[in-house]
Amino acid sequence: MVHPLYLYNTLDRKKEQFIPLHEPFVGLYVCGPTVYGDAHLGHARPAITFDLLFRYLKYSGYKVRYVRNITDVGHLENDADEGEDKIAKKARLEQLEPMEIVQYYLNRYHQAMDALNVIPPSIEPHASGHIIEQIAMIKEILDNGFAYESEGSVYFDVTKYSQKYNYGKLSGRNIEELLNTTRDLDGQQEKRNSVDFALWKKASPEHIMHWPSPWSEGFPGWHLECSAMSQKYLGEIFDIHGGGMDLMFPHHECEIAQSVAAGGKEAVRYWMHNNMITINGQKMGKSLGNFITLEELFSGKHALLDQAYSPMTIRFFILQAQYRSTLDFSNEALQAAEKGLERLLDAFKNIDKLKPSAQSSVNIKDLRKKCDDAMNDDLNSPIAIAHLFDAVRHINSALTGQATFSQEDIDELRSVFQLFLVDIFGLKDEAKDNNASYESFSKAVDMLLEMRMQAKANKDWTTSDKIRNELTALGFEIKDTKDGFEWKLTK
RNA sequence: GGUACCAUGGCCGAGUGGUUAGGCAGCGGUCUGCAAAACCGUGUACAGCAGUUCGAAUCUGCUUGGUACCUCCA
Repeated sequence: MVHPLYLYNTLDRKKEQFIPLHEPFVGLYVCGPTVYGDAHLGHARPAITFDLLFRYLKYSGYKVRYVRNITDVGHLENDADEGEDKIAKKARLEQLEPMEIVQYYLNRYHQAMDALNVIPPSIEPHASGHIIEQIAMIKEILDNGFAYESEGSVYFDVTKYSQKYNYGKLSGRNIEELLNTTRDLDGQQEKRNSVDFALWKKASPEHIMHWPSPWSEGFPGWHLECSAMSQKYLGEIFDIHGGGMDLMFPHHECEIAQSVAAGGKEAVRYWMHNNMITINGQKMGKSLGNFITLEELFSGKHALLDQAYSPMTIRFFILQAQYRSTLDFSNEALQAAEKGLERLLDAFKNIDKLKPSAQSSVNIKDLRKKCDDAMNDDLNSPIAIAHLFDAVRHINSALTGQATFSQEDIDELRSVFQLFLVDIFGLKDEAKDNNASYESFSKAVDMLLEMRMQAKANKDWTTSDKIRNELTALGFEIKDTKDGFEWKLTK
């Protein structure tokens, strides 16, 4: 391990040194999407935040098992007990099998994640594939007396649980307040108390997704899948559980209660929550109707967008804020991210053009450590990025001959940029990576620009400008340098 | 109403009891056939009020404003 890593643990609301249960192994569980619609900008935040954590833990030498679930059953609309299953509703509207909906949106989710360069998790379990495990867990909770059956459904007895344990410890709520403030919903006669939540729901006749169980033909409650699947793949106690802040209550609170009620142990050692992306200061969310899907961002087709933003711009935009801060969406902010990222990637590329000197005029020896320190402080990516920008200035100075680097320092710069920019932040040059024939056509472009150099040498500005203007019109950006040229594809 | 949290320069966003965050935009300059890029220079920001302190934007209290959760939401 490089330096001690500190992570903010929502359980006690402070940064704690991260010490895995079974070094060098780390178990990481993150709440994944309910696949009933296209992923929006809000989904990118946890995906990228925990991708950053996944990458950083691996770089730090840990062997990480990263589990991110797919919710394909049990997630209800409206209130937690009488609403329609989200997947089933979409299936009914589209006249498709529920699993067709799941597959369709899951494929699209994967495409978006690939575009964002989010590394796939180690295991991506589906809730519907773990009904047996969920039923087993319900039995344990029933046996321990923390749940009751009512008309074919099984509910978690929050009041009973809170006599022995602290329900609300994660979100800072207390049971009396919950009892007084929880709204009365229709159709709750089955429950002893409004705060109780469903572990198993008997399926109504029109409900199309259901499985047999000791209590009824039905389906599992939403909170249960994460408890059951994290236990199955990461063990009764594991290191880190992540997700969006909006899931803290009730979802994560219920997870804690379920694990304790079933096995007597709290499953999670470090709870991490990413903050929301806001739009005009308000949370971006499905129910608010103010969300922008990732595909719309990539294509620019949305009323709020001035232009298209590349997946890497989105990724960089998210990394430029610390994960626990809200991040406000605006065209101005995204355009700034786009320019900033370009500057960073250009400099990385230009390290190869640096000519070594006997010694360096600037000290970059501590760059690696500064970036490490920033990351070890609860994944402070914006600070690490700021340090990289400092190095960019030095690299550019060296390119114009105003600074010098030794061969050793050039190698160190290349190595640090490769490590942080590419391996840890997951930022890459898209034009180059997305085009298999890049090498061939780049040579053709080089050839044209060599001809332009020739024309320039002959002071044939007509030819020289013609080549530049036509390449520009085709989407190339041409830059003249001290003793040659640079180009890149901008679209 | 309860709980958690936030308020930083034109925009986005770090951080800290006394020293430049960083990016984008702007302004001035250098370079260039022109342009672009790059480089150099440039901004006395930390909601308000009171307190603690030698010193606070950073700690404490109050006020104001905002957000999230309490019903599905990343």
